[in-house]
Amino acid sequence: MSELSRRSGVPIPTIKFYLREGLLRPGRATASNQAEYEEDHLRRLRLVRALTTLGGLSVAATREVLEAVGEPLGRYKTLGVTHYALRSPVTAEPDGKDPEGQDTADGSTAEVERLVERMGWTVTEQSPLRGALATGLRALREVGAGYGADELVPYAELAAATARLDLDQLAGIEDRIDIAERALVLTVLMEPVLATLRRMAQENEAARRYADRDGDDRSGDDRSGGAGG
Amino acid sequence: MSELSRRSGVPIPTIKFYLREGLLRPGRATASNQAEYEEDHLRRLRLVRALTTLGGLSVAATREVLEAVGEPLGRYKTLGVTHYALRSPVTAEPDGKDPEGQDTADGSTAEVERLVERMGWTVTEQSPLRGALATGLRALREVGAGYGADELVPYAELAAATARLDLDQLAGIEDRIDIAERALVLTVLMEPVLATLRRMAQENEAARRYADRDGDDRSGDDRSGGAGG
DNA sequence: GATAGTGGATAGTGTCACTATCGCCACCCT
DNA sequence: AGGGTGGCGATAGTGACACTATCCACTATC
Repeated sequence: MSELSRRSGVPIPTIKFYLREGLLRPGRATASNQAEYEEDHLRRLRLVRALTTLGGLSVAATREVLEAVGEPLGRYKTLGVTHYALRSPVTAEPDGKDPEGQDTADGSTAEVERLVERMGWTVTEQSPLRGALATGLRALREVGAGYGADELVPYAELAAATARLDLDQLAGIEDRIDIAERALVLTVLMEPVLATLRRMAQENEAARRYADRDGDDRSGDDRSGGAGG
Repeated sequence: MSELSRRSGVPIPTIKFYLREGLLRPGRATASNQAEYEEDHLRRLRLVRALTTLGGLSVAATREVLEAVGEPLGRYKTLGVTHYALRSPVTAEPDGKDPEGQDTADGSTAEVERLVERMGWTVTEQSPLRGALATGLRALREVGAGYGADELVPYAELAAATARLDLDQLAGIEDRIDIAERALVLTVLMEPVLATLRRMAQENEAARRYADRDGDDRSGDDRSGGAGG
């Protein structure tokens, strides 16, 4: 265990915690107080750390999703199960109670419906993604940045292109467990990476469009240093 | 205050909490125990809720980023300040200590460098995004899904296209505070939406490619119901 | 003048990820 | 053989965090 801790950089008590929580299988016991951990354990431990720290999953979500990944299903179902077990980035609330008596209630779900139809996407009726998207759209609308299906289509097309890249990554793999694990990694760990890429691209695009005339509206209070820091 | 609570759906003690934490400006006091809250307060409160619940920001991060947004800068600097104040999705660690004596140390930062150069992006040297991206790539490599600059280029191009859409949203706005707030909303709240769109597109793409022959490798233990959970 | 409800302060609650400690017992070395 | 070393398992604790409950003084309103 000390070797596992040393090689992973995870403190021993934390490893014990993960064992207790069922995120790690116990090692092969060589004695009543001695156990051997294989290379698999190291891989798994690193995966757990990546999912919790980077992916921001709770330990409960991590356990769930790792259990789901253990099941050898096809590529299609694996993704579905993964998405269901993740149930983030937004906890789906099925569009119920609105604080004010406004009509904000089911406008979002309808918009989601319309978008899915317009894109010609195959998304199961029970998929938690529908609710998650609706929640996100509702929040955007509440802060005055409402998006309808029309405005979302370009974004959805880019998402589709991204998804094609993702699925290409899974194409070469044959073993179903490996597929599942890779799908999980792709879905969860690529998300912050993609978000960061988007932010970088935003900075670049803003520089390209506005850097020269940064003080266009009202000048006077500009700081030095550009976008950094 | 009770009206503010009623209209926003946020309980009064929580509003008090936000006031105490400086996320909300106090209302205009009409008496020693009475205050009036304008429409602005409602907007702000909704924004805070959206950032914390959907965007997953801590109240400290929310306060920071809202303070930054209060400064009337240009579009370019506004985005930079926003990104700096966010400092998520990944806390940047500048690539130091590796658990094992491996060469994993600075490979990621070099890869980031290469990608930025290859894309021709303008990203300031001090931008926290560089570190964040490096951290993400390192995590991916640690779980056996290493990406180099070459593999990332297609993703980066899609991110660039997304960023162009984003910046188009800001084009029409003139007031600098509004720009800042909109930029914040775009960056933070669109992230879960885009992530959800990507997952939806993944499900669709997986269905398109694999749904018919879901039991291709080894059949037998397939559940009914497809991808929905 | 009774009631309701606000503002402000203090302290408490629940959750969550992680960690310190303790007794036990195998292993190793002499 | 026997004692030191140190891993193992379980229990309980720590600290951070986001709220939330309670209390009190006071004022607007009925």
